[in-house]
Amino acid sequence: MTDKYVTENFITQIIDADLASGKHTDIVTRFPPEPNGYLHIGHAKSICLNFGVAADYSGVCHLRFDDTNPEKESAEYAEAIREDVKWLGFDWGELQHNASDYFQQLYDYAVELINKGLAYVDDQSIEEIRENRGDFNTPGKNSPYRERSVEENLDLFKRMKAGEFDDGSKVLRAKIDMTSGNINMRDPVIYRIRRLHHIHTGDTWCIYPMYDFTHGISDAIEGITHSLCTLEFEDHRPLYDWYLDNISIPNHPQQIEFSRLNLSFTITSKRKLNQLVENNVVDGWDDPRMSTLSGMRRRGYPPAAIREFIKRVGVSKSESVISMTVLEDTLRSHLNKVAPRVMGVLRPLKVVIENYPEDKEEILTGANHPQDDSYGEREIPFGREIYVEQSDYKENANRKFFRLTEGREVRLRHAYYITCQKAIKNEQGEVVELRCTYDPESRGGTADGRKVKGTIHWVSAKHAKNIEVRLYDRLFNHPKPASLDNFLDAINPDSLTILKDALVEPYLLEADQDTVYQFERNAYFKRDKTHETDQPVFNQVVTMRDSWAKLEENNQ
RNA sequence: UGGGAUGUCGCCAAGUGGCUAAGGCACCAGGUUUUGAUCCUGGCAUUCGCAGGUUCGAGUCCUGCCAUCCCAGCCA
Repeated sequence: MTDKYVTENFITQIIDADLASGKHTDIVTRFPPEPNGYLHIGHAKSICLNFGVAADYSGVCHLRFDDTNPEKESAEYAEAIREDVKWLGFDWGELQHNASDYFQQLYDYAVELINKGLAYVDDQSIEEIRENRGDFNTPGKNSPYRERSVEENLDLFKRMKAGEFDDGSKVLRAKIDMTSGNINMRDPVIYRIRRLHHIHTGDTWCIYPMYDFTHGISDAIEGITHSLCTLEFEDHRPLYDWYLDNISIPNHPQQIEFSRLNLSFTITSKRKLNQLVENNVVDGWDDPRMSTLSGMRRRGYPPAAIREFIKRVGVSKSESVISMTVLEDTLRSHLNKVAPRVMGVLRPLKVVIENYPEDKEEILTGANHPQDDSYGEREIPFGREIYVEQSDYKENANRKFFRLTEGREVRLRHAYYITCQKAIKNEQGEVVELRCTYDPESRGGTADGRKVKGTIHWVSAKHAKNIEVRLYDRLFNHPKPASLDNFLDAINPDSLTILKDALVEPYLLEADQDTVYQFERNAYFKRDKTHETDQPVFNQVVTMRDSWAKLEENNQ
């Protein structure tokens, strides 16, 4: 229906009003990550919102690296972030900025505040500042250095910049109100001294501006109209406004806060994701089970599906946990439309068709998409020995089981009807082979009016290709792992299943390796990036809906 | 205990005082089907955190209460 990125929400209503009133004629937003880690699904919400709103209103969205704390930032992270945003399908064009691009202007605005008597250099130690800030119930105490003269402050601040003082020995603070109920307003720090190499400015600066001071001014410099951020910054808005109201800058962007995206059974905290990597719980930042965008990319989640997911979830101010089923459904409905079909047997069970000639082979054809002829068809080799899924045979099956059991006839997809005659077991009593017969008249899967309820997938023993398949389940057993004392206790030990004996029709390896395929009746799969061995590896993107499994479960 | 915010179906989320409280996911019941997939049909909140009040009329306004989240970095 609509091709918009964002559905109507309280933010678009504000924008509509601003456009209607003439406050703005063009919309400018920004996505402002700090380059100190990898992006995850939570960031996808911010990216889709900021870039999406801009696109929907024919405006622009800047990519701005909030690089004011050299301690944790790296160029590698910045590059990874750019890659993820691009992969998600957004383009900032020429509009890439760094907060550090504005260091000189920021410094000048700080001087302006000093000149207005609204900022002062504080010599208190970090402990003293903390102590004098007070707490929720206790108003703060003014710093003994709060009433320094403008001249002295100017001189001291200049010397801070010149590197005359040790790291941490002085800070520049805004002179606001040490008794404010909003602790952010109790004379917040504007500049701190840090002798660290910066990814963009190198060693030019030894003083670095704080987030609150930098962010609003950067927004204003870039002409941002709506500065969208998450709920935890609500308390910072008065400060954001204070800075802009007290310096001579014409623009005053509006900060609007929305709730973060939380996904059930997953974690989206940089620190915790890092623990998963450090403790080798996962394969790395791009492990297909990770909530990182790089993990989802490797897993095979199409970016269009992630965009659709974010759109479905909506934007509001209430704290929420989106259930995983919403993501899965979005993935499935997208993939159902675009994924070519193929047959792959994950856990093979050999079938010998006794009445099929020993030396005969046939090339059958199958549609690549049941609802879309434009996907064409492919050739599928068939022979006397095939493999079917182990779960498609059951020893003492009731009438509801539409698959193989002795005496029952099923349809081989795109091929013949076969009837199971006998199951052969090994010494342990496990079924290792099925003896079947086929109906030569049923080629193509159609025969007379016989009612064959089941259709199963298969692969020719002689022609099948062996691949490794990795099945994924949720990484955590708990819907809100982050709420636990130790989220590592909720790790699902069975989140990864590796199947090395999977067999697929040869077509899969001849076709495009970058697309997601549906292994009919199984799941969607995408080739993994690894080429460690000769054996191709495929990651399970998401399973198919399985009402049979649900039925069985409900009967227990 | 101070400041800021949020509470509409199991999970999201429309609703901006006036016909029977959108929609999606989940769930349930049917139908179609060469994927037990897809698709289609139907069901699923006498009620909007609770209690009062204003009004001809309230999820929407007022008052009080309750619950949850965020804030005491020289992090962002």
